[in-house]
Amino acid sequence: MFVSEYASILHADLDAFFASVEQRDDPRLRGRPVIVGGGVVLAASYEAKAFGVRSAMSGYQARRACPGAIVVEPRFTAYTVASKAVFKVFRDTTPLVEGLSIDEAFLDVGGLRRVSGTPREIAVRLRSRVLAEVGLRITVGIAGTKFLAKVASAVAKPDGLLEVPVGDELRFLHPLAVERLWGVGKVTSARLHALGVHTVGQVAALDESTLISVLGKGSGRHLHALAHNRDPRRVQTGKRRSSIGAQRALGRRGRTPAELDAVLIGLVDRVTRRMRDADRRGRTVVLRLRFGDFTRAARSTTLPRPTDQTSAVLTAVRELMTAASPMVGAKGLTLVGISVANFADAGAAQQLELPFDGFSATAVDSVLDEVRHRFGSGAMTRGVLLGRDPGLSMPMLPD
DNA sequence: TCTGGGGTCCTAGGACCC
DNA sequence: TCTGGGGTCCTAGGACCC
Repeated sequence: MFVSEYASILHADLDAFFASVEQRDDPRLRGRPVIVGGGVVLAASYEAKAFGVRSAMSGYQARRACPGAIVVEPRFTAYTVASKAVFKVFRDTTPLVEGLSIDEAFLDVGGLRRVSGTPREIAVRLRSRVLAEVGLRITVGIAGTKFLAKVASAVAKPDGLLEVPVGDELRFLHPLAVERLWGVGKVTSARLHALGVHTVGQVAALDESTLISVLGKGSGRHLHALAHNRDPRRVQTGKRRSSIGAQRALGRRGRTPAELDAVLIGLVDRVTRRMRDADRRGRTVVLRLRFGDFTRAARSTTLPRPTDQTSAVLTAVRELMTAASPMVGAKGLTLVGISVANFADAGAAQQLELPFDGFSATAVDSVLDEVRHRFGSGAMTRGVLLGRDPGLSMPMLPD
């Protein structure tokens, strides 16, 4: 395991992003509770959060919690423009930027000490630049791992800066509620509470096998590692999204087949246009449905060849919709979405050359360790051994 | 009185192949 | 009459995130 001698990963997270853009652009909204999105809360300003308004809450609940709130329609174009400006400041700070969503990113500033100063100094400058150049407040967490940097920024919000020094990690982490762990949502936290587990420290005290038996292999391992602050993932640049989609809520009234088809055409057109703009072609077409009782279903099909053509995707979507029509007729459709995935350029190999001195279990392990370290534990590896004899090469399968 | 619009990752079963 | 082991790809569903 590689351990940095100092914490050098930044997690930068814009505060109440959509709501802050609205307050920035309309002085009348400043200092007042603002809710973005009417049906469901997409974002709430901190003034609204003080009343208990949270994102993903229904608009009705939000207005009841905070009757004085100003509700504004989202302006996605403005958010995209603001996000691009902020990411430009990120990339100006370090080339090692990994975007997580429209409003947050990891920055690895480990190699910049001589040029730019300590991670804390860099973070202070980053925060003031984003405020001065884009007009938005940003919170930064600093730690030795991505996971902990993200936890630190969540704890420091809003408008904060928090560094977890190397050596202090578990002291910081263990008193926190389990909900702070990345990947612990409603279901997982309920399962943990049923075991009497409420803090990260209590998770850390459990055997990995116990966690796996309660949560399954994937999340069990994941949580066990995080509770001990084991997170070998490096900041990864150049990640590309693996699907492109669009969806549309239909309200409660039923739609005629012609209206529904018009919605589908609009969605397919939007998605394929975005695919062509991004120069991506995919094979798997997914139709997502949500019904009157709020249950969901997804139907997918995989085409023989990758495409970005409206007509090809639309044909597939129409077939999926026809096959799903009995379900739709029975339960009433309230949301429809489509997405395209399985891109032709996905899974492209990333190349990494490592010294390999003598064939031994230790040598193989150290190579695999380094691969996991670079690309994350989920990476499938296929390696080629290049010896002094150019004819000697063999596949190394799999991680 | 209800419920956006994007995404990611994991699991499980079945078809199919060597 | 009996019957392995390993793999890929696809579909469907679910948890989670912002």
